[in-house]
Amino acid sequence: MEMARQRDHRRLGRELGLFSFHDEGPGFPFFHPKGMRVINALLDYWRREHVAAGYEETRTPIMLERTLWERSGHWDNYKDNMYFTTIDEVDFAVKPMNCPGGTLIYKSEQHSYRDFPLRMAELGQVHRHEMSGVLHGLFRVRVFTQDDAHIYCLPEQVEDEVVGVIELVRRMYGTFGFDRVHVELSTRPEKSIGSDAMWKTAESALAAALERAELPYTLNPGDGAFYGPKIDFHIEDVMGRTWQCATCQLDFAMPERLDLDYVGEDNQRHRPVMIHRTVLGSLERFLAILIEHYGGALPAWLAPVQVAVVPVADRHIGYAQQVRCALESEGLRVEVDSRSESVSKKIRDGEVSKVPFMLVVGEREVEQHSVTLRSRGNRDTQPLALSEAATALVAKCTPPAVKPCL
RNA sequence: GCCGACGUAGCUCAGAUGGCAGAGCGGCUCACUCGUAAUGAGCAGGUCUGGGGUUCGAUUCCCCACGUCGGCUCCA
Repeated sequence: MEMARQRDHRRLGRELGLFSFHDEGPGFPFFHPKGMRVINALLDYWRREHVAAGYEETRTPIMLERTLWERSGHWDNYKDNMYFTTIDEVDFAVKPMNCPGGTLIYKSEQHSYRDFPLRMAELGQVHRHEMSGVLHGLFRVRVFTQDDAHIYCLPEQVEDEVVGVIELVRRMYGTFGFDRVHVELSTRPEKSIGSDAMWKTAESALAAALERAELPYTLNPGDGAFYGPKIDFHIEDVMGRTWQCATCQLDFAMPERLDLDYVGEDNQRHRPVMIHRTVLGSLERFLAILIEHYGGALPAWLAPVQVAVVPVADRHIGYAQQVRCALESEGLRVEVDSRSESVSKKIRDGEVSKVPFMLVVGEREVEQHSVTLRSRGNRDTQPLALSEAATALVAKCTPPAVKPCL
């Protein structure tokens, strides 16, 4: 219980200077410089993994005309969770989902079956007016960034694509060592669009993909999105509560409603199938899970400060700055603790703020152009030439490898 | 949104039958110039969440709002 409190991402987020919340914006998180460093490191990895998996990245507007949301079905099915405004006497809605905007990109040119599968990712910021009682740190907010993608494909490509999404999710979750992930298949809810036949086909396609991926799952009847059934991945927080992260939703309805088409082999127009999917789910929620999973001690490649340089006395600050420059030019995130505090105090603060590596530099190091390395949570120290240290630290801070291109 | 609890300094928390607001950490200043988990001293910092009410007097009691926490429900 006490341990859970220590690992609570809300506490760690404040203590580590990652993000904050304010009364002026309930459910709207503010990300501080250190928080953005973590997010950007995560996104660098995310982008490399998605390029390797054959995705292109897009971006669509935060706000679009209400008429689009009426056509997509969001007006009828999701209005209560949406924010609206009027500009020049035209009604707009702030997007709660990225799909309708994404389809406008799709529709901006003609598509052939040869284009498929077309995988269009978007790190889309969505706003949802969640009920006040459900807000919960970064786990449940009113604005969040989905690592979204829409895959347009032929009906016969659906299963392969869903298996591909499942594999990408497993691969990326494996990177973080998540072992307590459970999977659900959610079927048609009461409030929904599309025909019974569509839903049956879609539900069995998802089940088939799960079977093929040999992924155990539980059935969650009536919990699908209003436009299609979905596979969800849930991860536990420190309190044992589970949070939905990855999702893979099959959608035959929106292509119909928004009139998407492609030209087939037969030279006729057809409806594409649309798969909506996320891997991390929401960056905010995923970051919260990472913080709790690692108890704030993020792996070096994600740490906001990877290396803290600790000068023994003020006269060593100049050399400490040289060390910082040398390491920064290798792409490392480095800070010099130039406060007039004792070495012990600076080491302690480095440990408390969970910096993976500390380099103490004093008389000896200045003379020898070296550093003394201390790793997080480890009392042992290791003297190294500066150039050796740079090589070693770069190796220890290397982001995960992505799926090799074959 | 519903049920319950809570809201005192940047953070963690004391406090008083209703009578001048407290500590530690953090911040600032000064001294120290230090070799691997807290150097010392001094100073500043508060509309006691906001708005009404009761009262000679409200941070304290009552009402309302907002926010937070726990749960329900809902989701990424």
